[in-house]
Formats: sequence, structure tokens, C-alpha cells
Amino acid sequence: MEEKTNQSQKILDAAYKCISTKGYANVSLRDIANEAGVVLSQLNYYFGNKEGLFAEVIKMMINKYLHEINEALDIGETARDKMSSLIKFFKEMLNNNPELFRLLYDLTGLAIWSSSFNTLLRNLFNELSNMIEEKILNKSNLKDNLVNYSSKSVARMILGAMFGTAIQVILNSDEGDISDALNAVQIIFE
Amino acid sequence: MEEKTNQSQKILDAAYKCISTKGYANVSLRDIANEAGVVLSQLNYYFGNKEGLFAEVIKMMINKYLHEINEALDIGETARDKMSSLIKFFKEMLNNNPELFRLLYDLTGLAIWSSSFNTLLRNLFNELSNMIEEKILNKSNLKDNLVNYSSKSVARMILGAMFGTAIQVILNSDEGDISDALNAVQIIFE
DNA sequence: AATTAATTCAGACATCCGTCCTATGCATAT
DNA sequence: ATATGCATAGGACGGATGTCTGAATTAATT
Repeated sequence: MEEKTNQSQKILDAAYKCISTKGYANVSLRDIANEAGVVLSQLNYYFGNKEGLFAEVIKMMINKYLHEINEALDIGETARDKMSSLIKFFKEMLNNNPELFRLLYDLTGLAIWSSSFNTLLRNLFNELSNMIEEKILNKSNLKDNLVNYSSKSVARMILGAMFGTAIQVILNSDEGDISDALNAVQIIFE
Repeated sequence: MEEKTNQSQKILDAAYKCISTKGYANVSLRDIANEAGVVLSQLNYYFGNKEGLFAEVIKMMINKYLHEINEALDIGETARDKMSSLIKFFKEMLNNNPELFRLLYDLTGLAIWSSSFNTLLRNLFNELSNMIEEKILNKSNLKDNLVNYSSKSVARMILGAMFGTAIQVILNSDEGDISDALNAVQIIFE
């Protein structure tokens, strides 16, 4: 129990929580300050302005995704097994930690309209698809149908399939569980 | 040349344009009123409040997607051909009318945090995946690998792959064209 | 112990926002 | 012509927001 965390870290954690709970568009600096138990002006003191704080939250999220997906892709030997592990990661995230995916979706939406945030998110998607390309697709014994497209394109498509199916799961989360749709990405390897 | 469009339609068109250009979070009612060449209070007169206006914009967009994708899925005979047509639709939209996709992404993000908008967007995704299921997957001569998963799940995955790949194209739109990644969705049928 | 720097605090500020209210214009019907 | 109802216009309102300033407190340095 570390009784006194860094003040700036407290703010960052609060910002992360607020944004992933309410969406970037519905969060004010006062919300974050209250959540952190800190006075409003502290946010500008540590992060300059709202954009600076949000940029740090994005970097925090990016590191989390890069680390966890990299871990998932280290599990299994064959391409098929690694794909299973990736699917399992997404399913568990949507079950146990859906805020993490909402955060990714939401901040990607923010990145559409802001060129500085665009760079950050574009890099994340590119790095993730590169990881998929290297750890799943760069196997000698792949199925024939995969050779018709560049491995980069296939990797982007796989990542997109995970992402685009996940948002549908989120949208339907208040009624029946449709996360089984994620399994269908496995079609590519069987 | 219809010199005098309906006032409410002018407002609706302006709202559509503003949101698809700047994102729902960065649009004020005054922006929309200026874009429409109309006084601010007219928006509340015709649409009650901001939420009512946004709901109409969403319904407008939903109808556009349902109509155009339904058209795309009527082209071609085999599942493979219809999938090609769907891919072609997305690629042309990203090239000629990227605002339309930004709008879908953005408003889906809005729907994550608002239960009333959630219903609208969830229905759109469900109807689109139903269309894919009925028009592409309900063919007798499908490949063996597709039978391991319910056609509903496969349809959601295909839609998700289109959607998730498209957002990557949007994020990278200022540098090289990566829309070739959309073609890779065809892997499923060959 | 004294001085300096870093941090925390409270509050003001200008601006923007959604909504509402009232008056004016205008067309139709009596 | 007069009265009625809808449409448009202009502006006010209370509240929320991001940013900034200056004082108070604490920590670090000499």
C-alpha cells in the first residue's frame, strides 16, 4: 500500500477513468480534478492544458495495448494457435474490462478530428498490425489463400476484424452476448 | 433547381455536414445554424433540442447506409461476387465520400455513451449483418470452413472486418493509400 | 536558520453553450 | 379588412468550461 502516489499520476489515473467511463466528449477538467481529489488548477500545472493531459492518457492506453497484445501473441506455436490467443484476449477484455475497449474506440474517434492525436493512434494501429504480421503471418506453412494478398494487408484486415467485431459486441452488451462472433475471425486459418 | 427547400431540411443538411466534417463533439447548434443560414432559435423550433436534431441526423445516415449497402449486395451472383461488390462499395466510399464513413464511426462512438442513440446504431449494425447473412451467406455452396460458426457470427465478423479495416484507412488517409487491405476480407471466400 | 524553489490552493476571467421568451412578419381564413 | 395561426427573428438567461493569476504552503538548498 503506497499511501502517497505521485500527484501527477493520480491525475492521470483519474483522467483515464473518467474518459473510459464517460467518453472524451463528456469529461471536463473539473470532473477529472474531483475524481483525483485534487484542485482544478493542478491539472494545468502538471499537464499544461487539456490537450496535453489527454495526450498522456492516450500514450498510457497505447502502452497497455501494445504490451498486452504482444503478450497474447507470444502464446501458442502455430498461426492458428496464436490467432486463438488473440481472440481470447479480445473476448476476455470485452468481458472483464470493457472500459479498455471503449477507451480505444472513443479516442480513435477523437483522433479522426485532431492531427496530433491522429499520429498517436495511427502508430498504434500500425504497430499492432505489424505485430500480427510478424508473429502470426510470417510462418512458412500458411494456407494458400493467404498468398494472394500482402501480409501487411492481411494483418490490417485481421486487426480490423477484431476491432470491428468488438464494437458490435459493445453496442449489444446490454442484451444477449454475441461475443461468439469474435471466434469467426479464426475462419481465415482453417 | 428548387429555390426554396424546406427550412427543416436545410437545418438537417447543415447538421449532417457539420457533424461529418468536425465530429459530433465539436459541433455547436450555432455552427449548424450558421451553416444552414438560419437563426439559432429555429433549431429548437423544428427539432426541440440538440438531442432531437442529432437523432434525425443519425436516422438520415442510417437510411443512407441501409439503402446503399443493400444495393451493393444485389450486385453479383455468387457469394464471392457479392463480397467483391461490398468491398468495392467501401473502397469507393473511402475514396469519394470519406465523410460518410467518419460520420458512421463518430456517431457510433456517441452511441456508446447514450442509451437512446445506442438503440439506433445497434439496429443499424444488426440490420447490416442480417443483410450480409441473407444475401451472401445463405448460399448452398459455401466453403466448408464456414460451417463451423453460425452464419450470424460470420456475418457480424465480415461487417466488423469492413468497418475495422476502413477506420485504419481513414487514420492513414494523409499518407500512402492502404485501402488494399479491404480486399483481404475476400480471403474468407477463396 | 534563512533563502529559494516547487507545489498546492482558491478563485476570478472571458467565452461558449443549450434553451427559452417575446416580438415581429406573413399567409390564410373568416 | 380583421382575426388567427404559423414561421422567423433577435436576444436574454443561467450555467458550464478551459485557462490564468496570485497567494499560501511545503520542500529543498545553502
